[in-house]
Amino acid sequence: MNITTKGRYALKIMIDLAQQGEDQVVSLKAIAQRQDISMKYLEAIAAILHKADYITSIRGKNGGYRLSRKPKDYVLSELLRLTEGSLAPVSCLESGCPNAEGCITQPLWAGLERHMDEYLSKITLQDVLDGTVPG
Amino acid sequence: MNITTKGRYALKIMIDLAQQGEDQVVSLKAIAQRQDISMKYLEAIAAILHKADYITSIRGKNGGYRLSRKPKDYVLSELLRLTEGSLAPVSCLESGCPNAEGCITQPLWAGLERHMDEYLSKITLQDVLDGTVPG
DNA sequence: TGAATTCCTACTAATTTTGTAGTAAAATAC
DNA sequence: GTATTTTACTACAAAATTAGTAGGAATTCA
Repeated sequence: MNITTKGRYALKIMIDLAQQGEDQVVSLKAIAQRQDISMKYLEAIAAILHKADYITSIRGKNGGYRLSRKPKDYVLSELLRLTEGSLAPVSCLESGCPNAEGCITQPLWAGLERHMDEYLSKITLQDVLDGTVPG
Repeated sequence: MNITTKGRYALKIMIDLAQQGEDQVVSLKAIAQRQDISMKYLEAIAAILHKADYITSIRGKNGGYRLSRKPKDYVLSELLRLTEGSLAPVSCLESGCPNAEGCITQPLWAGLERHMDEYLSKITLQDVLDGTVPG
């Protein structure tokens, strides 16, 4: 039951970008140094965020990234779903398990996923920045 | 973000034992056949359950396992914690991260774990058997 | 032109998950 | 008291996923 480094580092990228100033262009090199993460690995994660248009890239010298939206407009459930692939605690929830009907445990996993989603859907990047993550 | 087969198969063992009748002694061979899971793998998982006294073993011919308690006395959060090791979505919550104080994301992960725990603490094995898992 | 940076593809290493194999020990049935 | 069935234990192995590297092409700025 783990959020991988992919999801955690993605969040760190978003937080770092926000903290440097919303319209500031920040290079991965700078983020890698501040967060003490391999820059090459961050590249791969930034690619995911960029592809989904969560961050905007500026290529070339003095280039880097910045947030595409305001921090309050990023919802944690979506960010994690993007980087982790899914929030489903068991794969049968995702890929349409043929036995889903008769499966006695299915409601349990579905309920767990729903609860996680409900919690994470209430939290925005801004909340994380402010330290006002709801209990 | 996954519950592994270890946790899922452990639950299947518990469900199977309950369904065969509470005082019935059931061999892993029978469970393996019914649930279509390798018996050798089930052995390893049953060992965990046995060690924690979730199930009682009867060795020798006609031996097997049965539940140690009533189904309503098994709480899902505990069962999953036992087999999965932890419900913490990030390892820094478990092993006392030295940077926990200054970590801006810590409240998010802690909140997520608490929500998962709250949900799973309300559900017993009996609920799963009855199909009355709370929404 | 040179330096800094994103972008892209492929590869590799480490870790975890998911098992398997083999054998010992216990209990029962005969 | 022997054969059979079953759990208990230890060690190993295969597969999958996660995490990270390497190298270079394309882009932009100075």
